[in-house]
Amino acid sequence: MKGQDLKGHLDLLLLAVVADGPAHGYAVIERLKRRSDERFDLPEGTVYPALHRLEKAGYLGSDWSVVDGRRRRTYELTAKGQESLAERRRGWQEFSGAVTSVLGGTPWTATT
Amino acid sequence: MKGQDLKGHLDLLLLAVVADGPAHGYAVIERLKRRSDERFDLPEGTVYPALHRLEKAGYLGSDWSVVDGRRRRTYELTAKGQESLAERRRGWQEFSGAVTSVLGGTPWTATT
DNA sequence: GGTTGATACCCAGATAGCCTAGGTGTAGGT
DNA sequence: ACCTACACCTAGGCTATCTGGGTATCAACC
Repeated sequence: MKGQDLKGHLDLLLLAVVADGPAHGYAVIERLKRRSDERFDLPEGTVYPALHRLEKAGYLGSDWSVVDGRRRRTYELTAKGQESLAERRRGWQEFSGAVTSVLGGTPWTATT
Repeated sequence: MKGQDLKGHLDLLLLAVVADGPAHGYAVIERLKRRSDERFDLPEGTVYPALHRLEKAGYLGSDWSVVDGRRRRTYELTAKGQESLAERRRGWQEFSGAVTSVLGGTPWTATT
């Protein structure tokens, strides 16, 4: 199906995937695909620049290596990245909660 | 909270709000704010063009009226709009479900 | 009676985020 | 030789949202 607009939540997803254990770009794409049940099949042109941006921002660190003659850049979460991930998770909860509220019509039935 | 990461979900929210009963643009903004517990406070420059777009696409119909000397354009959902809303709701479920499963590792609380 | 704030509408242009479309190179199979 | 999978990269384009401006009515205040 889509694989289209990540609607501003791309960084969250990437950080979450790398948080699961160090990974290189290509593997990040694969993991994302698998863990989303094929729903997020992101093009390389989306993922690579995003990883670079996240590294530059200090959320990820990277190391080059060579496996089977192919060079790899393996990323891992920095401390700052973990903080950011935690915050983005909260942000997502709040956002999706708000959307659900709007969709649900009358959300706050309990209190008030 | 900003509406920045609304990307792609704006139409869904607007249709959902209008589905709750006919409303004019300004009221749509107010409803959205209220129903999201102040989290979605969208600028007019976002909402008005979006409503126009949705009307042009046949999802909304509108009528002009004058209340207290102020002109209003009141929108309501068309049949096509209701269909679209239903589909967008499914789209949101799928999207948010996919994000959740990436974040949690654990997928759908599925009754699938 | 002029200003301010809330209501109510509108649009042009800037900004931002992701994708398209190209490119490089290795390894393994047919 | 050729194709597919692996693995990396970037410039520019596209589209959705926001910024920042504008118009106008009404109520309240000074």
